[in-house]
Amino acid sequence: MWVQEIQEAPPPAYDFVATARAHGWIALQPFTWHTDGPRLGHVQRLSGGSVVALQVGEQSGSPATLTITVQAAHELPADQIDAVRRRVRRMLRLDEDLTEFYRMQRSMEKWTLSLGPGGGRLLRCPTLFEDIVYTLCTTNVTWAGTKRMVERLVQHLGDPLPGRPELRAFPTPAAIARAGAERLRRETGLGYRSAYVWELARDIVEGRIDLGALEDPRRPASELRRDLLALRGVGDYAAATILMLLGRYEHLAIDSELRAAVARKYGAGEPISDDRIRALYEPWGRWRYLAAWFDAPETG
DNA sequence: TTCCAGGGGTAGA
DNA sequence: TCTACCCATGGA
Repeated sequence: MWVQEIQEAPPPAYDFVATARAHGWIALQPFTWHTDGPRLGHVQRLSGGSVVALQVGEQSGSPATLTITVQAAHELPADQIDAVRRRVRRMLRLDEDLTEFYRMQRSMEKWTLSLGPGGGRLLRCPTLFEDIVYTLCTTNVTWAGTKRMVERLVQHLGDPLPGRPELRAFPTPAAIARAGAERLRRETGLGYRSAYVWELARDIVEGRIDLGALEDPRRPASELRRDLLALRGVGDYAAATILMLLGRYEHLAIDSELRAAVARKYGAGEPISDDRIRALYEPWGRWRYLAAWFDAPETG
């Protein structure tokens, strides 16, 4: 097994642990979290086809650095090492600028967000495709169900790390498209979501959907939202969640978790309408999602 | 059994 | 735009 360490510089006041643990993605395969270190693990397939296992940890110091330990069956060429760097920067949002959000947080004195210095970044997958499939797997299902569906996707359709078949990457669009909707349904327990995931994968493979166009920072969020809602299986909640994963925080993802959290904090346990939830976070402008996420965090 | 989960599609008004 | 009904699956 070939192993190499890569150093990456996080932005100032970056909180590695808070970023990794900010939401549920860390509990979904092929992510792993190791309390020793601590280290964030992930297995992924690079565009060239190589499967790599990554471990990311933080070295204290000033400034702190992140160490990425890469394992692969064979030595990776320089361009693939660069691809690993870019993917880790995406996953950990190392290039996202939250200065304005932090400034707003300081000026909104009546709000008490559960947010430490350098927090506010929510873990992402190495690719938008994986983020979208994860999101589809959170709709109308318990969190245990989400974990089970994602685990089966990885175990049945993901490419293994050579020599370590227990370590598998998230399946590619091509692998899911090839499997077909029926096999997907049979083996993953995605139920009616199988058709949505399969159609997404097929349309990407056949060039009808270009996910890269959604990652264009020049495009307004309203336009991205319209494109996301055109994907079968993506409604208001999923579109807002995917926009968050794209670094766009304008829209609230109002789901049973947020409704319950807002009811606990502002309604003495009594339900609060979605319109009132929207009105509550309206003052946060283009940072609404983050304000809501860190204002009314999960209790579990 | 029934309900519902980090909802969404569709038909019909 | 709004509502009712349906959608697989599994745990409570």
